[in-house]
Amino acid sequence: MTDIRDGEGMKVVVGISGGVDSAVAALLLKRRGYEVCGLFMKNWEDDDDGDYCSTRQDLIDAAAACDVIGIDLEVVNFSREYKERVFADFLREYEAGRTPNPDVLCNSEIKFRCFLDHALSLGAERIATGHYAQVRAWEADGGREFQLLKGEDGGKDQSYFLYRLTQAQLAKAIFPVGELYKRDVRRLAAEAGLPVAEKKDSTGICFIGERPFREFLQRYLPAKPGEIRALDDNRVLGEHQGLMYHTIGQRKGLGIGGIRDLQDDAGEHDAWYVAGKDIAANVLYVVPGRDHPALSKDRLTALDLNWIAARPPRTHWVYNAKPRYRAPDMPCEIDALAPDRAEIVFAQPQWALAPGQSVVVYESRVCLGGGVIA
RNA sequence: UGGGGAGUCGCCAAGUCGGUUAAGGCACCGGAUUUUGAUUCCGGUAUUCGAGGGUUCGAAUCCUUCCUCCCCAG
Repeated sequence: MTDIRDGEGMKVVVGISGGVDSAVAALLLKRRGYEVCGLFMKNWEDDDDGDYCSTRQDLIDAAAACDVIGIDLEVVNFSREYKERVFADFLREYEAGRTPNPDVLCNSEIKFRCFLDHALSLGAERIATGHYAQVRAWEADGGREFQLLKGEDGGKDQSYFLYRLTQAQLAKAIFPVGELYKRDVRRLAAEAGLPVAEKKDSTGICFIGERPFREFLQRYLPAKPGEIRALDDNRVLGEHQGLMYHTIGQRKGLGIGGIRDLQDDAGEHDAWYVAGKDIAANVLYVVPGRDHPALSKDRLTALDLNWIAARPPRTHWVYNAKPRYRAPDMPCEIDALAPDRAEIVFAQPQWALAPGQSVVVYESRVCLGGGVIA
């Protein structure tokens, strides 16, 4: 596998994050004979001095990895573009009471637009990232068509985050670790002597990193207290600090303690979960118990669609879909489809569908695209 | 002010014919999982039982005084 030298002479720019996956991606491309250049993106500088800024360490790790691989590393800063095209939408969505997935936009707007354009301007023919996903080209009726496939390692598959990519974007993309399992990626890194071989996987919003989320959001969207009410009988159970700090299905942070008449015979008490929001009245509706019927729905409306093949999928055809990242694929069909609106019906009720999250449709290993839950 | 009842962790709440480290749930905190946000999982959380005094080898559990709250009567 590593003997194949299919990249001879082709120039590729690899997005290097400072983690294992992108480092191994670069390593593999180098071995395949590509002319590889690493590129580190710094896209967030709101709190360079804060406790949660790991960018500095990531850059050090990226440089160390590139040094071992034997490639150059360039640093670019797309902070302005990130704020305008990703973060602004993120805040708008939260303000509207939804729960956005900024990393989905980050891919379509930053990594596969700003970064891609920049790489092309440097004379590259392709870009590569450390995503666990695969691209496959095949000859369709009208010419070449690109498919986005799940990563081989089902447990790490990240095609979900890439569903908004287009044919043009996929045509330029290489995902070298997409055909590998995570453990093999780490093994390859260790064998190559990459210092990041055992580095912990990164979490949190891409480029911003992990941090106390409510506290972070509060810096941009100030508190706006209101009532917490029980969906079942409308009684007031507490106070919330802002609807945007809660998402459908969320348990933590409600601060609702024991309530006299809501215990079972054993004196035990269900936890409360967010079941709805009344934006106009600024009321947060909650429900006792994870199994409460109000938390499960078998259909949803998806807006802001993107179909990777540049043609819509079929209606009334059995597909699978993920209504959130890391959810197992659930059988479903598209009940009705318009250019910017799809009605998706699942075979089984889905737990806590959250408006703003993306629903991504698959046919076997092929990611067809998806949209944003209304 | 009379009569009755009750005060155990932030919230519910076991335990009250006295006896090793005061159940459990919710909340909260910490960790694991996770390139969103959630969810989930694991772990932690009252040397103390409204306050003081007393009985006892030993009390949250018995006696007593005080404080607070609730209900009924006024």
